[in-house]
Amino acid sequence: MGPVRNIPQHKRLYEILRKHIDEGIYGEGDLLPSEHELCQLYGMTRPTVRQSLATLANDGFIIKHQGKGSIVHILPREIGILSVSGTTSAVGDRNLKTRIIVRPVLIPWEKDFMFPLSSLEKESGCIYMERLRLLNDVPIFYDISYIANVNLPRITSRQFENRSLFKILRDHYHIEIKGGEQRIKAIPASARISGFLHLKKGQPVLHLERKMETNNTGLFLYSSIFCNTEKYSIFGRF
Amino acid sequence: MGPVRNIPQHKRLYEILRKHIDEGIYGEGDLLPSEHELCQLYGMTRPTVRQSLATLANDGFIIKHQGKGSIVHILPREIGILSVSGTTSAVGDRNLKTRIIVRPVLIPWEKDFMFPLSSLEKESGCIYMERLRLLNDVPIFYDISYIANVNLPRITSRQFENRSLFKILRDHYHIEIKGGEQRIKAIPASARISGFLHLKKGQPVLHLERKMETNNTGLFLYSSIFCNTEKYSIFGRF
DNA sequence: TCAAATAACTTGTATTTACAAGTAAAAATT
DNA sequence: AATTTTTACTTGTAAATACAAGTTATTTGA
Repeated sequence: MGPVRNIPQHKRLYEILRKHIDEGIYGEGDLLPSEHELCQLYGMTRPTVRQSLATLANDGFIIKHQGKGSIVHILPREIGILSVSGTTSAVGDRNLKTRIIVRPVLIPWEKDFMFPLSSLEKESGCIYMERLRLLNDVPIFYDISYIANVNLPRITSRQFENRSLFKILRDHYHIEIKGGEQRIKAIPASARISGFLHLKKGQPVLHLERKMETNNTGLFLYSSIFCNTEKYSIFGRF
Repeated sequence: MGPVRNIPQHKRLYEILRKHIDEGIYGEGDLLPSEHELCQLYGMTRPTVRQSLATLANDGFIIKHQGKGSIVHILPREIGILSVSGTTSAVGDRNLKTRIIVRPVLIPWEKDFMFPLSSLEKESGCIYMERLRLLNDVPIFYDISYIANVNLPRITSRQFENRSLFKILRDHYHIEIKGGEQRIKAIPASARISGFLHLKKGQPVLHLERKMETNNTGLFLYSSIFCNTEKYSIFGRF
């Protein structure tokens, strides 16, 4: 796929182990090889191995026990958009389709935006888009995205259908999500939202307001997500 | 307060810096002292300092920038029960009162519990309690807690009014929450829930189902939380 | 046989050292 | 004066080492 960039060793091992867990090579409750064994297996030193394991533990893939080892913890297969960092989203990309409602357009920022904006962001204007995301052809997320228009040439003319916005940003602009914050509310569905999510008006909808930090200083992604949680739950770790 | 246990250096520095940020000694956007300076200030080595900073970054108190430094990031003062680890909860304890609805009782587990249970947990039975938590005298959380009855002598006879369950577990049983997972849904308020949260029946309520891991192997805390998000949002980092 | 002590593992904490890579300010050059 | 280069400072990555502390299986002792 992408270019084989020189990624750090600890990140490499993280990806390997995460993949192994995803593929079921290590199952729920299994013990990962000990840190010492991993050192020998992959030719790294313990601090490096430990850094990989720390990240895995942080992401909830393993639970570390002093004196015992690192126990694999398979996360329930629920909708996991709460974890966007790393290479893959927690929800399988296979069954998740994207339908564009409003193609990316450059507009001024809303007057009372949900997050405070820097002056640079305000001047740059806002790339706005609306997407509907369907899980097994059932609409689950109604997603409004906002990005400051800084160093993103030709982004409004790119193909977004069935492709992750994050993937496009990473592949074409080397932008990676490093983390973020969010507010969560339960609100009644408006007429517009209920239409998109196939709900009755007034039915409970989960509303997320998210601000995502990137490796590009000063560049943030914002999104307002309305989520139909009738059949699926949002899953998260803390 | 509690006994001065020998806490690790990196944890000590974490608490110090977090306190300084909380107290406003470092404000939004400020640069923390460099890692080298922190080493000298607190007589630690860089890996130790870095461990503290990594935890702070993970908890969202700082954002690290290679070549620049660690920038303080003040989190919005919203309801932050999503972060329970560490010593203090993200929501100020001052304004949050607790009212017991059902005093702790030992009962068998529900047949279809929201999380799978180990055989040990099933045998031990379940300490059950219901609490209402009020922010500025407005009911915000309706909280049902479940704990497996393992090595928790006399817990059903303890005072829980206006005291954190976590604090009691830590002070009397040396149990600390290390992390956990949760499912989030938006549901219509039932008659019972709407009564407690001062809402109309059918109004949207945030429902959290949480499983919390402790430093005590095999001991988990479970809670089902119904949250009135009309005025406040749940805040979280990812 | 059973229980306690031991040994052999595991992860946790911490130091020391070294260099790479990114940032920003100072200095040199044009 | 404006631009480029250098320098100094920042965090990122990585190795080698040591001991502490928790867990588990084995060995030892009664």
